[in-house]
Amino acid sequence: MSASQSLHLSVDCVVFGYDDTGLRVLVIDQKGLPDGDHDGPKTQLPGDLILMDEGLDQAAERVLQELTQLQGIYLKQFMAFGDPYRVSELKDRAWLQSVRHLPEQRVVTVGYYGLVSLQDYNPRPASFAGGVQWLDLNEVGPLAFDHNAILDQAFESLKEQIEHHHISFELLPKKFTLTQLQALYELVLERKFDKRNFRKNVKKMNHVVPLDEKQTGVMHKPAQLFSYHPNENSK
Amino acid sequence: MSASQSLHLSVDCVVFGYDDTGLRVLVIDQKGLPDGDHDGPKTQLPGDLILMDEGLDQAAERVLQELTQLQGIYLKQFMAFGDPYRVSELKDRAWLQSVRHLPEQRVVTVGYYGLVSLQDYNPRPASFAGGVQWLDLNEVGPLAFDHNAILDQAFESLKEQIEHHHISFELLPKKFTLTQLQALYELVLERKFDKRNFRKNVKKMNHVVPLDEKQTGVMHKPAQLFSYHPNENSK
DNA sequence: CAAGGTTAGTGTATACTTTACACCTTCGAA
DNA sequence: TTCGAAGGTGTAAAGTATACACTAACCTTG
Repeated sequence: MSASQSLHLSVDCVVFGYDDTGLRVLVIDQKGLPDGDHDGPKTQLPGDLILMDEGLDQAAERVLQELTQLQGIYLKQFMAFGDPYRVSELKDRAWLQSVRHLPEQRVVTVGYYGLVSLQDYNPRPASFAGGVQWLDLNEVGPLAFDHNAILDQAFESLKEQIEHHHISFELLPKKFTLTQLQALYELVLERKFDKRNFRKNVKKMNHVVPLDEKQTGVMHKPAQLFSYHPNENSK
Repeated sequence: MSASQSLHLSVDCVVFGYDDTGLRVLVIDQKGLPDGDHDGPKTQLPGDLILMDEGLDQAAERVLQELTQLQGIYLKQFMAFGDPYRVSELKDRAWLQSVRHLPEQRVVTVGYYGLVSLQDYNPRPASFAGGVQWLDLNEVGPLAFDHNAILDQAFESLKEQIEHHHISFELLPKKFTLTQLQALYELVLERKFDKRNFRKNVKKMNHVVPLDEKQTGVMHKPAQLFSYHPNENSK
Protein backbone atom coordinates (compact mmCIF):
# COMPACT_ATOMS: atom_id res chain seq x y z
CA MET A 1 0.00 0.00 0.00
CA SER A 2 1.01 3.59 -0.44
CA ALA A 3 4.44 2.66 -1.74
CA SER A 4 6.68 5.63 -1.36
CA GLN A 5 6.76 7.44 -4.64
CA SER A 6 8.96 9.89 -6.30
CA LEU A 7 7.80 11.11 -9.62
CA HIS A 8 7.29 14.33 -11.48
CA LEU A 9 4.19 15.70 -13.04
CA SER A 10 4.16 17.91 -16.08
CA VAL A 11 1.73 19.35 -18.57
CA ASP A 12 2.24 19.30 -22.33
CA CYS A 13 0.33 21.49 -24.73
CA VAL A 14 -0.59 20.54 -28.26
CA VAL A 15 -1.54 23.89 -29.75
CA PHE A 16 -3.27 23.71 -33.11
CA GLY A 17 -3.12 26.83 -35.23
CA TYR A 18 -5.23 27.36 -38.30
CA ASP A 19 -5.20 29.71 -41.26
CA ASP A 20 -6.16 29.41 -44.90
CA THR A 21 -3.00 27.47 -45.59
CA GLY A 22 -3.82 24.69 -43.18
CA LEU A 23 -3.51 23.30 -39.70
CA ARG A 24 -0.27 23.59 -37.80
CA VAL A 25 1.13 22.54 -34.44
CA LEU A 26 3.24 24.63 -32.19
CA VAL A 27 6.60 23.17 -31.19
CA ILE A 28 9.63 24.58 -29.45
CA ASP A 29 13.30 23.91 -29.79
CA GLN A 30 14.91 22.22 -26.87
CA LYS A 31 16.90 25.00 -25.34
CA GLY A 32 20.04 24.52 -23.32
CA LEU A 33 21.24 21.63 -25.39
CA PRO A 34 25.02 21.58 -25.65
CA ASP A 35 25.83 21.83 -29.35
CA GLY A 36 27.58 18.51 -29.15
CA ASP A 37 27.34 15.32 -31.11
CA HIS A 38 24.07 14.04 -29.68
CA ASP A 39 21.55 13.42 -32.38
CA GLY A 40 18.26 13.24 -30.55
CA PRO A 41 15.32 15.27 -31.67
CA LYS A 42 15.71 18.98 -31.08
CA THR A 43 12.09 19.85 -30.95
CA GLN A 44 9.22 19.10 -28.60
CA LEU A 45 5.78 20.17 -27.53
CA PRO A 46 5.72 23.05 -25.08
CA GLY A 47 5.49 21.55 -21.64
CA ASP A 48 7.06 21.66 -18.23
CA LEU A 49 6.69 20.50 -14.66
CA ILE A 50 3.77 21.85 -12.71
CA LEU A 51 4.28 23.95 -9.64
CA MET A 52 3.22 22.83 -6.22
CA ASP A 53 0.47 25.35 -5.71
CA GLU A 54 -1.20 25.43 -9.10
CA GLY A 55 -3.94 23.35 -10.64
CA LEU A 56 -3.53 21.50 -13.91
CA ASP A 57 -5.42 23.96 -16.11
CA GLN A 58 -3.51 26.76 -14.51
CA ALA A 59 -0.20 24.99 -15.10
CA ALA A 60 -1.01 24.49 -18.76
CA GLU A 61 -1.75 28.19 -19.19
CA ARG A 62 1.38 29.25 -17.39
CA VAL A 63 3.73 26.86 -19.14
CA LEU A 64 2.39 27.78 -22.53
CA GLN A 65 2.72 31.44 -21.76
CA GLU A 66 6.24 31.08 -20.45
CA LEU A 67 7.47 29.05 -23.38
CA THR A 68 5.64 30.61 -26.27
CA GLN A 69 4.06 33.89 -25.15
CA LEU A 70 0.67 32.53 -26.11
CA GLN A 71 -1.96 33.58 -23.64
CA GLY A 72 -5.69 33.52 -23.24
CA ILE A 73 -6.27 30.77 -25.78
CA TYR A 74 -8.66 27.86 -25.56
CA LEU A 75 -7.02 24.96 -23.72
CA LYS A 76 -8.57 21.65 -22.84
CA GLN A 77 -7.26 18.65 -21.02
CA PHE A 78 -7.56 15.51 -23.09
CA MET A 79 -5.46 12.74 -21.54
CA ALA A 80 -2.74 11.80 -19.08
CA PHE A 81 0.31 9.87 -20.27
CA GLY A 82 2.05 7.75 -17.73
CA ASP A 83 4.20 5.09 -19.29
CA PRO A 84 6.96 4.55 -16.73
CA TYR A 85 9.64 4.88 -19.36
CA ARG A 86 8.18 7.63 -21.49
CA VAL A 87 11.12 9.97 -20.82
CA SER A 88 13.82 7.34 -20.50
CA GLU A 89 14.70 6.76 -24.11
CA LEU A 90 18.26 7.30 -25.14
CA LYS A 91 17.43 10.03 -27.61
CA ASP A 92 16.06 12.24 -24.83
CA ARG A 93 18.78 11.79 -22.28
CA ALA A 94 21.09 14.64 -23.22
CA TRP A 95 18.41 17.25 -22.95
CA LEU A 96 17.01 16.01 -19.65
CA GLN A 97 20.45 15.96 -18.15
CA SER A 98 21.02 19.54 -19.15
CA VAL A 99 17.80 20.75 -17.64
CA ARG A 100 16.57 18.65 -14.71
CA HIS A 101 17.92 18.04 -11.26
CA LEU A 102 16.83 14.44 -11.45
CA PRO A 103 17.03 13.49 -15.11
CA GLU A 104 16.25 9.84 -14.43
CA GLN A 105 13.06 10.69 -12.60
CA ARG A 106 9.83 9.32 -13.95
CA VAL A 107 7.56 12.01 -15.38
CA VAL A 108 3.83 11.61 -15.85
CA THR A 109 2.30 14.26 -18.06
CA VAL A 110 -1.16 15.65 -18.55
CA GLY A 111 -1.93 16.57 -22.14
CA TYR A 112 -3.84 19.69 -23.15
CA TYR A 113 -4.82 20.68 -26.62
CA GLY A 114 -5.06 24.32 -27.51
CA LEU A 115 -6.74 26.12 -30.40
CA VAL A 116 -5.70 29.36 -32.01
CA SER A 117 -6.37 31.40 -35.09
CA LEU A 118 -3.05 32.14 -36.72
CA GLN A 119 -4.46 35.43 -37.96
CA ASP A 120 -5.75 36.84 -34.71
CA TYR A 121 -2.86 35.75 -32.55
CA ASN A 122 0.69 36.65 -33.34
CA PRO A 123 1.33 33.97 -35.93
CA ARG A 124 4.88 33.24 -34.89
CA PRO A 125 5.04 34.15 -31.24
CA ALA A 126 8.44 35.57 -30.58
CA SER A 127 9.83 33.32 -27.90
CA PHE A 128 12.10 34.43 -25.18
CA ALA A 129 13.44 30.95 -24.73
CA GLY A 130 14.53 28.89 -27.68
CA GLY A 131 12.87 28.80 -31.06
CA VAL A 132 9.16 28.45 -31.56
CA GLN A 133 7.66 27.20 -34.79
CA TRP A 134 4.41 26.22 -36.32
CA LEU A 135 4.82 22.90 -38.11
CA ASP A 136 2.43 21.74 -40.78
CA LEU A 137 0.46 18.87 -39.30
CA ASN A 138 1.55 16.55 -42.09
CA GLU A 139 5.19 17.43 -41.80
CA VAL A 140 5.90 16.96 -38.13
CA GLY A 141 9.14 15.09 -37.77
CA PRO A 142 10.22 13.09 -34.75
CA LEU A 143 9.62 14.92 -31.50
CA ALA A 144 11.17 14.32 -28.11
CA PHE A 145 9.81 11.74 -25.66
CA ASP A 146 6.40 10.36 -26.61
CA HIS A 147 5.31 13.68 -28.03
CA ASN A 148 4.39 12.25 -31.40
CA ALA A 149 1.93 9.93 -29.68
CA ILE A 150 0.59 12.78 -27.59
CA LEU A 151 0.08 14.82 -30.72
CA ASP A 152 -1.79 12.01 -32.44
CA GLN A 153 -4.03 11.57 -29.47
CA ALA A 154 -4.68 15.30 -29.29
CA PHE A 155 -5.76 15.34 -32.91
CA GLU A 156 -8.09 12.41 -32.28
CA SER A 157 -9.65 14.30 -29.40
CA LEU A 158 -10.01 17.40 -31.54
CA LYS A 159 -11.83 15.40 -34.20
CA GLU A 160 -14.23 13.98 -31.66
CA GLN A 161 -14.92 17.28 -29.98
CA ILE A 162 -15.30 19.52 -32.99
CA GLU A 163 -18.57 17.94 -34.04
CA HIS A 164 -20.32 18.15 -30.72
CA HIS A 165 -18.89 21.23 -29.10
CA HIS A 166 -18.52 24.70 -30.50
CA ILE A 167 -14.76 24.78 -30.65
CA SER A 168 -14.12 25.28 -34.35
CA PHE A 169 -14.46 29.02 -33.83
CA GLU A 170 -11.43 29.02 -31.59
CA LEU A 171 -9.38 28.19 -34.66
CA LEU A 172 -10.86 30.93 -36.82
CA PRO A 173 -10.42 34.69 -36.79
CA LYS A 174 -13.20 36.59 -35.06
CA LYS A 175 -14.62 37.44 -38.46
CA PHE A 176 -14.63 34.56 -40.86
CA THR A 177 -16.27 33.40 -44.05
CA LEU A 178 -18.32 30.27 -44.49
CA THR A 179 -15.73 28.97 -46.89
CA GLN A 180 -13.12 29.20 -44.17
CA LEU A 181 -15.39 27.42 -41.75
CA GLN A 182 -16.06 24.65 -44.24
CA ALA A 183 -12.39 24.27 -45.13
CA LEU A 184 -11.59 23.89 -41.45
CA TYR A 185 -14.15 21.14 -40.98
CA GLU A 186 -12.91 19.36 -44.07
CA LEU A 187 -9.37 19.51 -42.82
CA VAL A 188 -10.10 18.29 -39.33
CA LEU A 189 -12.66 15.65 -40.20
CA GLU A 190 -10.79 14.58 -43.30
CA ARG A 191 -13.77 14.57 -45.61
CA LYS A 192 -15.45 16.89 -48.07
CA PHE A 193 -18.78 18.63 -47.65
CA ASP A 194 -21.20 19.95 -50.21
CA LYS A 195 -21.08 23.73 -50.20
CA ARG A 196 -24.81 24.34 -50.33
CA ASN A 197 -25.67 21.73 -47.75
CA PHE A 198 -22.94 22.92 -45.45
CA ARG A 199 -24.27 26.46 -45.59
CA LYS A 200 -27.81 25.31 -44.98
CA ASN A 201 -26.67 23.61 -41.81
CA VAL A 202 -24.73 26.60 -40.60
CA LYS A 203 -27.71 28.85 -41.10
CA LYS A 204 -29.73 26.63 -38.81
CA MET A 205 -27.25 27.30 -36.01
CA ASN A 206 -28.15 30.53 -34.38
CA HIS A 207 -24.75 31.05 -32.88
CA VAL A 208 -23.18 31.87 -36.24
CA VAL A 209 -24.34 35.35 -37.16
CA PRO A 210 -23.74 37.33 -40.36
CA LEU A 211 -22.05 40.71 -39.98
CA ASP A 212 -22.66 43.88 -41.97
CA GLU A 213 -19.30 43.43 -43.49
CA LYS A 214 -17.60 41.76 -46.41
CA GLN A 215 -14.19 40.54 -47.26
CA THR A 216 -11.94 43.10 -48.91
CA GLY A 217 -8.86 42.89 -51.04
CA VAL A 218 -9.68 39.58 -52.66
CA MET A 219 -9.70 39.26 -56.41
CA HIS A 220 -13.10 37.67 -56.62
CA LYS A 221 -16.57 38.25 -55.27
CA PRO A 222 -16.05 39.21 -51.63
CA ALA A 223 -17.57 36.87 -49.09
CA GLN A 224 -19.95 37.75 -46.33
CA LEU A 225 -18.27 37.75 -42.93
CA PHE A 226 -19.70 35.93 -39.95
CA SER A 227 -18.89 35.75 -36.30
CA TYR A 228 -19.56 33.37 -33.46
CA HIS A 229 -22.00 34.32 -30.71
CA PRO A 230 -22.09 31.58 -28.10
CA ASN A 231 -24.95 33.20 -26.24
CA GLU A 232 -27.75 32.68 -28.69
CA ASN A 233 -29.61 29.89 -27.00
CA SER A 234 -28.42 26.88 -28.90
CA LYS A 235 -30.29 23.76 -30.09
CA MET B 1 12.18 26.25 -14.40
CA SER B 2 11.85 22.68 -13.24
CA ALA B 3 10.81 23.77 -9.75
CA SER B 4 11.46 20.97 -7.35
CA GLN B 5 8.29 19.03 -6.87
CA SER B 6 6.97 16.64 -4.37
CA LEU B 7 3.62 15.23 -5.10
CA HIS B 8 1.85 11.93 -5.29
CA LEU B 9 -0.02 10.39 -8.16
CA SER B 10 -2.97 8.08 -7.75
CA VAL B 11 -5.65 6.45 -9.84
CA ASP B 12 -9.32 6.39 -8.89
CA CYS B 13 -11.84 4.03 -10.45
CA VAL B 14 -15.48 4.82 -10.98
CA VAL B 15 -16.92 1.39 -11.66
CA PHE B 16 -20.47 1.38 -12.99
CA GLY B 17 -22.42 -1.83 -12.48
CA TYR B 18 -25.66 -2.59 -14.22
CA ASP B 19 -28.46 -5.06 -13.76
CA ASP B 20 -32.21 -4.98 -14.29
CA THR B 21 -32.63 -2.96 -11.14
CA GLY B 22 -30.47 -0.11 -12.33
CA LEU B 23 -27.05 1.48 -12.47
CA ARG B 24 -24.77 1.41 -9.47
CA VAL B 25 -21.32 2.65 -8.51
CA LEU B 26 -18.76 0.71 -6.60
CA VAL B 27 -17.46 2.35 -3.43
CA ILE B 28 -15.30 1.12 -0.59
CA ASP B 29 -15.26 1.90 3.08
CA GLN B 30 -12.25 3.74 4.29
CA LYS B 31 -10.43 1.09 6.19
CA GLY B 32 -8.12 1.76 9.10
CA LEU B 33 -10.14 4.65 10.38
CA PRO B 34 -9.99 4.81 14.16
CA ASP B 35 -13.57 4.47 15.38
CA GLY B 36 -13.26 7.85 17.00
CA ASP B 37 -15.35 10.96 16.89
CA HIS B 38 -14.35 12.17 13.44
CA ASP B 39 -17.33 12.62 11.24
CA GLY B 40 -15.89 12.72 7.73
CA PRO B 41 -17.24 10.52 5.00
CA LYS B 42 -16.51 6.87 5.47
CA THR B 43 -16.72 5.86 1.90
CA GLN B 44 -14.75 6.61 -1.26
CA LEU B 45 -14.03 5.46 -4.77
CA PRO B 46 -11.50 2.66 -5.02
CA GLY B 47 -8.17 4.28 -5.69
CA ASP B 48 -4.60 4.35 -4.50
CA LEU B 49 -1.15 5.63 -5.31
CA ILE B 50 0.51 4.24 -8.39
CA LEU B 51 3.69 2.28 -8.17
CA MET B 52 6.93 3.48 -9.63
CA ASP B 53 7.21 0.88 -12.35
CA GLU B 54 3.68 0.63 -13.62
CA GLY B 55 1.74 2.55 -16.24
CA LEU B 56 -1.51 4.29 -15.53
CA ASP B 57 -3.83 1.70 -17.07
CA GLN B 58 -1.92 -0.98 -15.28
CA ALA B 59 -2.18 0.88 -11.98
CA ALA B 60 -5.93 1.23 -12.38
CA GLU B 61 -6.29 -2.51 -12.96
CA ARG B 62 -4.10 -3.39 -10.03
CA VAL B 63 -5.67 -0.99 -7.57
CA LEU B 64 -9.16 -2.08 -8.49
CA GLN B 65 -8.18 -5.68 -8.12
CA GLU B 66 -6.50 -5.17 -4.77
CA LEU B 67 -9.34 -3.20 -3.29
CA THR B 68 -12.37 -4.93 -4.75
CA GLN B 69 -11.29 -8.20 -6.34
CA LEU B 70 -12.67 -7.03 -9.64
CA GLN B 71 -10.49 -8.08 -12.51
CA GLY B 72 -10.52 -8.08 -16.27
CA ILE B 73 -13.22 -5.49 -16.63
CA TYR B 74 -13.42 -2.66 -19.11
CA LEU B 75 -11.53 0.36 -17.78
CA LYS B 76 -10.97 3.66 -19.51
CA GLN B 77 -9.14 6.76 -18.48
CA PHE B 78 -11.35 9.82 -18.65
CA MET B 79 -9.69 12.70 -16.82
CA ALA B 80 -6.98 13.83 -14.43
CA PHE B 81 -7.86 15.83 -11.34
CA GLY B 82 -5.21 18.09 -9.97
CA ASP B 83 -6.63 20.77 -7.76
CA PRO B 84 -3.80 21.50 -5.34
CA TYR B 85 -6.10 21.17 -2.35
CA ARG B 86 -8.26 18.32 -3.47
CA VAL B 87 -7.18 16.10 -0.57
CA SER B 88 -6.66 18.84 1.98
CA GLU B 89 -10.17 19.30 3.27
CA LEU B 90 -10.76 18.87 6.95
CA LYS B 91 -13.20 16.00 6.47
CA ASP B 92 -10.52 13.86 4.87
CA ARG B 93 -7.68 14.50 7.27
CA ALA B 94 -8.23 11.70 9.74
CA TRP B 95 -8.15 8.99 7.15
CA LEU B 96 -5.10 10.31 5.33
CA GLN B 97 -3.20 10.54 8.58
CA SER B 98 -4.00 6.94 9.39
CA VAL B 99 -2.82 5.68 6.04
CA ARG B 100 -0.13 7.86 4.44
CA HIS B 101 3.41 8.64 5.37
CA LEU B 102 2.97 12.20 4.18
CA PRO B 103 -0.68 12.99 4.76
CA GLU B 104 -0.27 16.64 3.79
CA GLN B 105 1.23 15.74 0.45
CA ARG B 106 -0.52 16.94 -2.66
CA VAL B 107 -2.09 14.13 -4.67
CA VAL B 108 -3.01 14.37 -8.32
CA THR B 109 -5.27 11.59 -9.48
CA VAL B 110 -6.10 10.06 -12.82
CA GLY B 111 -9.73 8.98 -13.14
CA TYR B 112 -10.83 5.76 -14.81
CA TYR B 113 -14.33 4.61 -15.36
CA GLY B 114 -15.11 0.91 -15.38
CA LEU B 115 -18.07 -1.04 -16.69
CA VAL B 116 -19.40 -4.31 -15.36
CA SER B 117 -22.44 -6.51 -15.64
CA LEU B 118 -23.61 -7.20 -12.12
CA GLN B 119 -24.84 -10.60 -13.27
CA ASP B 120 -21.71 -11.89 -14.92
CA TYR B 121 -19.27 -10.60 -12.32
CA ASN B 122 -19.60 -11.39 -8.67
CA PRO B 123 -22.18 -8.82 -7.83
CA ARG B 124 -20.80 -7.92 -4.42
CA PRO B 125 -17.12 -8.70 -4.63
CA ALA B 126 -15.98 -9.96 -1.27
CA SER B 127 -13.31 -7.54 -0.28
CA PHE B 128 -10.28 -8.39 1.71
CA ALA B 129 -9.88 -4.86 2.87
CA GLY B 130 -12.81 -2.93 4.20
CA GLY B 131 -16.36 -3.08 2.93
CA VAL B 132 -17.28 -2.86 -0.69
CA GLN B 133 -20.70 -1.79 -1.83
CA TRP B 134 -22.65 -0.99 -4.93
CA LEU B 135 -24.53 2.26 -4.39
CA ASP B 136 -27.49 3.21 -6.49
CA LEU B 137 -26.38 6.08 -8.69
CA ASN B 138 -29.13 8.30 -7.35
CA GLU B 139 -28.38 7.58 -3.74
CA VAL B 140 -24.69 8.22 -3.48
CA GLY B 141 -24.02 10.24 -0.36
CA PRO B 142 -20.99 12.39 0.28
CA LEU B 143 -17.74 10.68 -0.63
CA ALA B 144 -14.22 11.45 0.47
CA PHE B 145 -12.07 14.10 -1.24
CA ASP B 146 -13.45 15.34 -4.55
CA HIS B 147 -14.84 11.91 -5.37
CA ASN B 148 -18.37 13.17 -5.93
CA ALA B 149 -17.06 15.48 -8.64
CA ILE B 150 -15.01 12.65 -10.12
CA LEU B 151 -18.09 10.47 -10.18
CA ASP B 152 -20.14 13.14 -11.93
CA GLN B 153 -17.47 13.62 -14.52
CA ALA B 154 -17.20 9.89 -15.08
CA PHE B 155 -20.91 9.66 -15.71
CA GLU B 156 -20.71 12.52 -18.18
CA SER B 157 -17.95 10.71 -20.02
CA LEU B 158 -19.98 7.51 -20.04
CA LYS B 159 -22.93 9.32 -21.59
CA GLU B 160 -20.77 10.78 -24.30
CA GLN B 161 -19.05 7.52 -25.09
CA ILE B 162 -21.97 5.14 -25.04
CA GLU B 163 -23.47 6.57 -28.20
CA HIS B 164 -20.36 6.47 -30.33
CA HIS B 165 -18.45 3.48 -29.03
CA HIS B 166 -19.65 -0.02 -28.40
CA ILE B 167 -19.33 0.03 -24.66
CA SER B 168 -22.90 -0.62 -23.56
CA PHE B 169 -22.24 -4.34 -23.86
CA GLU B 170 -19.66 -4.14 -21.13
CA LEU B 171 -22.51 -3.38 -18.75
CA LEU B 172 -24.68 -6.28 -19.89
CA PRO B 173 -24.40 -10.01 -19.36
CA LYS B 174 -22.92 -11.90 -22.29
CA LYS B 175 -26.39 -12.97 -23.27
CA PHE B 176 -28.93 -10.21 -23.06
CA THR B 177 -32.37 -9.29 -24.32
CA LEU B 178 -33.22 -6.26 -26.36
CA THR B 179 -35.37 -5.01 -23.53
CA GLN B 180 -32.33 -5.01 -21.27
CA LEU B 181 -30.29 -3.17 -23.87
CA GLN B 182 -33.01 -0.58 -24.29
CA ALA B 183 -33.45 -0.09 -20.56
CA LEU B 184 -29.72 0.50 -20.23
CA TYR B 185 -29.70 3.18 -22.90
CA GLU B 186 -32.70 4.83 -21.34
CA LEU B 187 -31.03 4.88 -17.97
CA VAL B 188 -27.72 6.25 -19.15
CA LEU B 189 -29.03 8.75 -21.65
CA GLU B 190 -31.92 9.71 -19.43
CA ARG B 191 -34.60 9.51 -22.10
CA LYS B 192 -37.13 7.02 -23.40
CA PHE B 193 -37.05 5.18 -26.69
CA ASP B 194 -39.82 3.66 -28.72
CA LYS B 195 -39.59 -0.11 -28.54
CA ARG B 196 -40.16 -0.84 -32.21
CA ASN B 197 -37.85 1.88 -33.44
CA PHE B 198 -35.16 0.88 -31.00
CA ARG B 199 -35.29 -2.70 -32.23
CA LYS B 200 -35.21 -1.62 -35.85
CA ASN B 201 -31.99 0.26 -35.14
CA VAL B 202 -30.38 -2.60 -33.30
CA LYS B 203 -31.12 -4.96 -36.15
CA LYS B 204 -29.19 -2.68 -38.48
CA MET B 205 -26.07 -3.11 -36.35
CA ASN B 206 -24.34 -6.26 -37.37
CA HIS B 207 -22.45 -6.62 -34.13
CA VAL B 208 -25.55 -7.56 -32.17
CA VAL B 209 -26.41 -11.11 -33.12
CA PRO B 210 -29.40 -13.21 -32.08
CA LEU B 211 -28.62 -16.51 -30.39
CA ASP B 212 -30.50 -19.82 -30.67
CA GLU B 213 -31.61 -19.36 -27.17
CA LYS B 214 -34.38 -17.80 -25.15
CA GLN B 215 -34.86 -16.51 -21.70
CA THR B 216 -36.03 -19.11 -19.19
CA GLY B 217 -37.75 -18.91 -15.86
CA VAL B 218 -39.67 -15.75 -16.55
CA MET B 219 -43.41 -15.65 -16.06
CA HIS B 220 -44.15 -14.20 -19.46
CA LYS B 221 -43.24 -14.78 -23.08
CA PRO B 222 -39.51 -15.52 -23.02
CA ALA B 223 -37.34 -13.09 -24.92
CA GLN B 224 -34.82 -13.89 -27.59
CA LEU B 225 -31.25 -13.64 -26.34
CA PHE B 226 -28.58 -11.70 -28.17
CA SER B 227 -24.88 -11.30 -27.80
CA TYR B 228 -22.26 -8.83 -28.89
CA HIS B 229 -19.78 -9.69 -31.62
CA PRO B 230 -17.32 -6.87 -32.07
CA ASN B 231 -15.74 -8.48 -35.09
CA GLU B 232 -18.52 -8.16 -37.59
CA ASN B 233 -17.07 -5.40 -39.70
CA SER B 234 -18.98 -2.42 -38.55
CA LYS B 235 -19.85 0.46 -40.81
C1' DC C 1 -56.96 -26.84 -17.07
C1' DA C 2 -58.82 -22.21 -17.95
C1' DA C 3 -58.22 -17.45 -17.21
C1' DG C 4 -55.48 -13.62 -16.21
C1' DG C 5 -51.20 -11.24 -15.76
C1' DT C 6 -47.03 -9.87 -17.91
C1' DT C 7 -43.61 -8.87 -21.20
C1' DA C 8 -42.09 -10.09 -26.23
C1' DG C 9 -42.44 -9.11 -30.73
C1' DT C 10 -43.94 -7.01 -35.09
C1' DG C 11 -45.35 -3.13 -39.72
C1' DT C 12 -46.80 1.04 -41.84
C1' DA C 13 -47.78 5.79 -42.96
C1' DT C 14 -46.02 10.48 -42.25
C1' DA C 15 -42.72 14.05 -41.15
C1' DC C 16 -38.23 15.30 -41.26
C1' DT C 17 -33.46 15.20 -42.68
C1' DT C 18 -29.86 14.38 -45.85
C1' DT C 19 -28.08 14.16 -50.23
C1' DA C 20 -27.00 15.33 -54.98
C1' DC C 21 -26.58 18.62 -58.24
C1' DA C 22 -25.53 23.64 -61.81
C1' DC C 23 -25.71 28.24 -62.72
C1' DC C 24 -25.39 33.20 -62.08
C1' DT C 25 -22.86 37.03 -59.27
C1' DT C 26 -19.17 40.10 -58.03
C1' DC C 27 -14.83 41.49 -57.47
C1' DG C 28 -9.74 42.49 -59.19
C1' DA C 29 -6.40 42.10 -62.82
C1' DA C 30 -5.02 42.33 -67.37
C1' DT D 1 -14.16 44.95 -71.57
C1' DT D 2 -13.14 40.51 -70.74
C1' DC D 3 -11.44 36.81 -67.93
C1' DG D 4 -10.38 34.28 -63.91
C1' DA D 5 -11.70 32.92 -59.41
C1' DA D 6 -14.42 32.23 -55.57
C1' DG D 7 -19.21 33.51 -53.60
C1' DG D 8 -23.80 32.49 -53.26
C1' DT D 9 -28.31 30.24 -53.99
C1' DG D 10 -33.00 26.16 -54.51
C1' DT D 11 -35.20 21.90 -55.46
C1' DA D 12 -36.31 17.08 -56.11
C1' DA D 13 -35.38 12.39 -54.55
C1' DA D 14 -33.75 9.18 -51.16
C1' DG D 15 -33.23 7.92 -46.72
C1' DT D 16 -34.06 8.23 -41.83
C1' DA D 17 -36.82 9.04 -37.72
C1' DT D 18 -41.11 9.11 -35.53
C1' DA D 19 -45.63 7.76 -33.87
C1' DC D 20 -48.61 4.26 -32.98
C1' DA D 21 -51.64 -0.86 -31.29
C1' DC D 22 -52.35 -5.48 -31.42
C1' DT D 23 -51.19 -10.58 -31.06
C1' DA D 24 -47.98 -14.29 -28.97
C1' DA D 25 -46.03 -17.03 -25.34
C1' DC D 26 -44.88 -18.07 -20.93
C1' DC D 27 -46.10 -18.54 -15.72
C1' DT D 28 -49.28 -18.35 -11.90
C1' DT D 29 -53.39 -18.89 -9.62
C1' DG D 30 -57.97 -20.60 -8.77
